[in-house]
Amino acid sequence: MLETAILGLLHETPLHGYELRKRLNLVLGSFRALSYGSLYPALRVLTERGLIVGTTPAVDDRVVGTRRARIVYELTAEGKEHLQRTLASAGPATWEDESFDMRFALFAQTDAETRLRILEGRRTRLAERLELVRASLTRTRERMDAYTLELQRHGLEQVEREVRWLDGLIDAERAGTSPTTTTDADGVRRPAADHRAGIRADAEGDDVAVAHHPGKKE
Amino acid sequence: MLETAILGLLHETPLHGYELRKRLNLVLGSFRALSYGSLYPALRVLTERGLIVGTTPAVDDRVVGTRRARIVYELTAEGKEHLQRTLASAGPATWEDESFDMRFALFAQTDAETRLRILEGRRTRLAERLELVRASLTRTRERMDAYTLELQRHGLEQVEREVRWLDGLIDAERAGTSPTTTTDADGVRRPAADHRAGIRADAEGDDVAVAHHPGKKE
DNA sequence: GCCTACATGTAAATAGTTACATGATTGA
DNA sequence: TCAATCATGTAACTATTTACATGTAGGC
Repeated sequence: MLETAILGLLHETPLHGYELRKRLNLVLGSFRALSYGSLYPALRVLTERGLIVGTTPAVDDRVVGTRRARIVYELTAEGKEHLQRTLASAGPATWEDESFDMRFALFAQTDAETRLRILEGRRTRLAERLELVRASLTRTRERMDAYTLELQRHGLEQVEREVRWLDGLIDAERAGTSPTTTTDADGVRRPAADHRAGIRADAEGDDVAVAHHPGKKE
Repeated sequence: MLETAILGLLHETPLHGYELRKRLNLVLGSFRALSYGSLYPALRVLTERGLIVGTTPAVDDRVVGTRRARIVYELTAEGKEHLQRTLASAGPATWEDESFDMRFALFAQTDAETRLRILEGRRTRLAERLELVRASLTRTRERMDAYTLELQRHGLEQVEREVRWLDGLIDAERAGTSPTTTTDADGVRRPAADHRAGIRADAEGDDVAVAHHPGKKE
């Protein structure tokens, strides 16, 4: 998972560990901090497997006022191949919480068919979750205290919102439009996919249907 | 973390492992599955530490058609004491992603002051996150592809929503009203705290202010 | 002179999962 | 009789964090 993330970032541009970590924390991992204790060993393993190579810039290339010698990593031919194979896969593991965000962040390097399969798989997964929570909420409502109930309700709401977000993205994918951003006069960027999601979210009685987008079984 | 969750659930009512797992998966852990491989060892450790005791119901007590002998766990005096000490704490660890939901689910057993401190700490934590992402979004906007951008935007939106949710809860706590649910005619339960959050969310230009609720530094 | 940010790494500890092993009871 | 659910547990593995160790460079 972390390895794919590293390969995906390095595919865009070669980077050194420190910078890689910062980008990883922002783009992937949903904001949470990744420690050097996991990053550097991962870089070593990937190097040993021949998927990346690290090069220290020659001393002559270092400008005055340069920092400590950095090891810039980039993909090897095998690395690129391996990444492409990984990005073409779309099994259950791809649409779980832990990996979905990362796979989505690499959608620009993923083919359209795989993108759609992952989005639909994710949607089905979340819909299953909704059913479970809703069922338990009606069954055990009276046994739960107000706080637990409120936590459940809020969780349910967040998942429903994500399902509608996915619906917008799936529609956009089917229509062949990537979530291109259109910049407003005030500088606020509003992705095209969000407009749909917003409209859907506002519509009264537009309940999140569990079986709307079936999603393939693996 | 898991240990506190177990103690918290057992404080409400004695349970056996299998049932404990189901409740843990629903109430805490935000829907994700906890395996027996972590639950049973945890129960053993807690027993060894004298915080819980497991009792197998006597054979005479088993009704006809009973299942396999279950080991029902309950808190010892030390266990109750330990839980109370844990629930009275409100350090940074309590408002991180991994533990906040669990601590919130146990709010009914937590004193009002600690509840407020945790909610405010959580709010400050999320506000920090918003600042970071917003800053990076304005700095590196042009370098990111449409999908990464859309992921960031959606993440930002979800966090903003959670901040408003917290605002509603904090207001309710200050007013002394627990998030009591009021049942509508259509059977839809709408917590009191949600009304506020909903109103706030709808208000135009009501931006999520970073420093609105200061939150104490530990 | 000291603090912060940059930069790379290791060892130990933590927290959990997966896969396995066992067995009882219920309902189709 | 066979699958599903209930019920408890272990061993091996995986992923990740925390704490440590080292050193550079810029700004106050």
